[in-house]
Amino acid sequence: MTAHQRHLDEAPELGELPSIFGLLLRLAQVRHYDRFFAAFEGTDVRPGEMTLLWLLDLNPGIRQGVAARTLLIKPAHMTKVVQRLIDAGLVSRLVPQGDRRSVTLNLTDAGRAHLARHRETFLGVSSADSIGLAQDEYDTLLALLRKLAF
Amino acid sequence: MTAHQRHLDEAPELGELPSIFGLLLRLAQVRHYDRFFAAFEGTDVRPGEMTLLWLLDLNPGIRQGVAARTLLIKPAHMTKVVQRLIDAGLVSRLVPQGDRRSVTLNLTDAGRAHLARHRETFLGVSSADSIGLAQDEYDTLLALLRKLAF
DNA sequence: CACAGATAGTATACACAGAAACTATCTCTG
DNA sequence: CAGAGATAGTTTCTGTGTATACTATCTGTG
Repeated sequence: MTAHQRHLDEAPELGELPSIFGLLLRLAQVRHYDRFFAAFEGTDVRPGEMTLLWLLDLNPGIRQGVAARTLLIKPAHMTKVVQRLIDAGLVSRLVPQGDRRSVTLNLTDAGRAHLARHRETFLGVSSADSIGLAQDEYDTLLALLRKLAF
Repeated sequence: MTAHQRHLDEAPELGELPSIFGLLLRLAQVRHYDRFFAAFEGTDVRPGEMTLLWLLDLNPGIRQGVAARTLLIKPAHMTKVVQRLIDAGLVSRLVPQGDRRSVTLNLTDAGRAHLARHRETFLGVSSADSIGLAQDEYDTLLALLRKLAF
C-alpha cells in the first residue's frame, strides 16, 4: 500500500464532529501537550508544575487551597503536586499562625532558579508561531478562551 | 469572613498566566467537562464514547486503528474503550477477511438507538449558548480550534 | 466556654490514559 | 517460499487526576 492510499483509507467521514466543541478542545490540547513535551524533552518539567511555580512566584505565601481553586486543581491532587515540588526542593510549605488548618506555599531559591531557567521555553511553547496561527488569529483565540476559562 | 472578603482573598495575582495557551486550554476544558457531565447526569454517557459512537455511525466498518488515529486515542486505550462499548452492547467487532490482524467496528441496533437518544443533548452541550459566547464569537472560536485540531 | 457545624488539607481507593512489551498476522525480499 | 521486518491490536505496568472519607482546626451560638 502506498502512502497515498493509506492516507485515503485514513480519511473517514466526520460529519458534524469538527463542530463538536468538546472534541476540538481535546484534540487541540493533545496536540499542544505534544509540543510542550517536545520542547521540554529530557527535563521532566511538567505543564501543571510550571504553572503552579509561576503562580507561587507571583503570590508568595499563597494558601494551597487558593492556588488549587485558581488553577482548577482538585485539593487531593494539589497535595501530591506540592509534595513532588517539595521533594524536588522547589517549594516550601508553612503552616501560618492565624489558621493552623491551612498551608501556605513559597518558592525556594532553587524554585525561583528553576522557573527562571525554563521561563523562556515555557513562554515559547505558548506563542502564535509555535502553535501555527497568525498573530491576530492567536490573539483572538486567547481572548475567547480567556472568557471561558475565568 | 464575608463572601466578599473571601473573594478578595481568592483573587491572586496572575501576571502572564492568562496568556499561557496551555493553561487556558486546560481551564476551558475542565469547565466544559463540568457542563457535559451536568447535562448527562445519571446516564453514564462519556464524552469520548459518544464521539466514537458518532464516528462509527458515519463510518460503518471502520478499522479500529483508523478510528483511534482520527480521535487521537492511543491504541492501548482504544482497546479498552471498545471493550466497554461491546460489553454495553452498543458496538460489534469483526475481523475482516482481507487482514486478519485488524478489527473493524460497527454500531449495533442498540448503539444506533443510544446515539439517537442522546444526540440532541450532545449537540446542545456544544452550542454557543450553553458555552456562554455570542454566536459569532463561537463560530470564530470553532474555526480557530479546527485549525489546531486537524 | 462547650460543642455542632464548617473548613483546610491529607489518605485511600479507584478510573482514565499512556508507554512498553508481547502476540498474531502480513509483506517483501532473497 | 522461507524468514526478516513491518503492522494491528492487546496486555501489563505506571502515572495522573478524582471521589470519598478521614483528621485537625476553626467559628459561631447557646
